[in-house]
Amino acid sequence: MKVSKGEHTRQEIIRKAAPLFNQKGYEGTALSDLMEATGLEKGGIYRHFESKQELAGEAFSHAWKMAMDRRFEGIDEIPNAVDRLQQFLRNFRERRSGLVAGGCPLLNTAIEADDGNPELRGKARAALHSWQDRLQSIVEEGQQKGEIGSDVDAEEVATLIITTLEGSLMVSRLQKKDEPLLFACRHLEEYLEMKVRAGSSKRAKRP
Amino acid sequence: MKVSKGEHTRQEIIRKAAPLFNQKGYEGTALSDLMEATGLEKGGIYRHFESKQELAGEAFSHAWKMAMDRRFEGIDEIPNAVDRLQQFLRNFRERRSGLVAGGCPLLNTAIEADDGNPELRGKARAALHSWQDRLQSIVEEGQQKGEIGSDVDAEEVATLIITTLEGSLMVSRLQKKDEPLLFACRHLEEYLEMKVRAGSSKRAKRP
DNA sequence: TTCACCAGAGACCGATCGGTCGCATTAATT
DNA sequence: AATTAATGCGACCGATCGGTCTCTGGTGAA
Repeated sequence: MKVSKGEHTRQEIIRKAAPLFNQKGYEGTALSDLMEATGLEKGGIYRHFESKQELAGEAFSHAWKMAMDRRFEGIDEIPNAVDRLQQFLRNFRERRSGLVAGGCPLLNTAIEADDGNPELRGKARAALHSWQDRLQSIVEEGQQKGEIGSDVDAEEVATLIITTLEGSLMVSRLQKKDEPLLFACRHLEEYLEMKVRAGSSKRAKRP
Repeated sequence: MKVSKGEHTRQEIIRKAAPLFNQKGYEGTALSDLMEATGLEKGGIYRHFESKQELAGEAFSHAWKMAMDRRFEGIDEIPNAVDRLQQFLRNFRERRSGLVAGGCPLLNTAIEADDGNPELRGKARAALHSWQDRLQSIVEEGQQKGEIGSDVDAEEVATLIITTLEGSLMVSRLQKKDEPLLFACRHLEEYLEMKVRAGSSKRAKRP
């Protein structure tokens, strides 16, 4: 083995802590919960993290990485930019196994931290920014290759995809049914074909 | 005056507590916060509520009522169903003054409660359901009057509006800028005209 | 004006919070 | 094998948590 025992334990703690923070939130997760989940005593945890805050931050990063990896799985191999976005949508709604339990970490963290906890808030902002950047890059690349109309606003497309998916995720989780997410994905698919893909019929001409 | 002093105090407590719960969440709001905000001692608060839980429930109901009233302002006077939905969108993005601070109560409560706190979760579900019902009724009424195409799925339209708006609200609050909400509203406006309003060009015909 | 009742204060409660630290044990280094 | 460094335990800390209870001052009906 190449990693020290301590480092291995640290990663284990993060792995076990992530679903707790993602489900119960930062405030809602007590050290006693973390102790139970990890099987460690308080001292064993604090050996590896300065504070609950730091652990929560690492847990968020872990959960977010899992989600992003899954959502962008198999994207790079697809040549056409619009097809890549379509695959992203499919991933988002279908590839949900292996994720950290508790729903989208960005959604959870953004809502809890947006009126306090600047540390977690910063992490959520960075996560959102990286996600948006990645989608926006796909659009811009598609525009350079002529696969996407040059009149399309790349930032707007990226933002619209993110907001629509996240909103539907919130409702789907609250109602415990998949329809809202399904509606959102279908709607976005059609939007991509009609308004984004180059040579599409574009908007109905009204002044 | 017609309400007893006690009832008046109770309503004052709810009014003062609502923004706290909406901003800091249920777990994040301590009784000491509520004492400071209301100027009452602990006993003065517990005289009117059985538990923090009950107060949080009342605070949510209050915040939600404020939001719904504002969002549906001036809707009934508009004859055409699609125009009514358009007005709703305008209200959603413009009429934000006078609301309980901390963003959409439904969004905040749904996220915090969806993995625990069944009491608040139930309230959030009911709130979402009432909102969805109201939008769906507008669509269905529009279909009966022939203002909206009969091939439109009323539930889908209502759900799409809600999820798109809520998602953009989350992102707008995290980024502290209005563009995401603006994008979402513009997008929905166009969607209503193109896909919902009767006699519109409808979808581009692809197999 | 009396008097029953309502409203609020604030001391008090046990539980739990996040966090610290000295110590024994275990792993890594030589 | 000997020594050092890394690791985890768990008692302990003060602060704060949500909640209770008794007592008192004020309110409002008779």
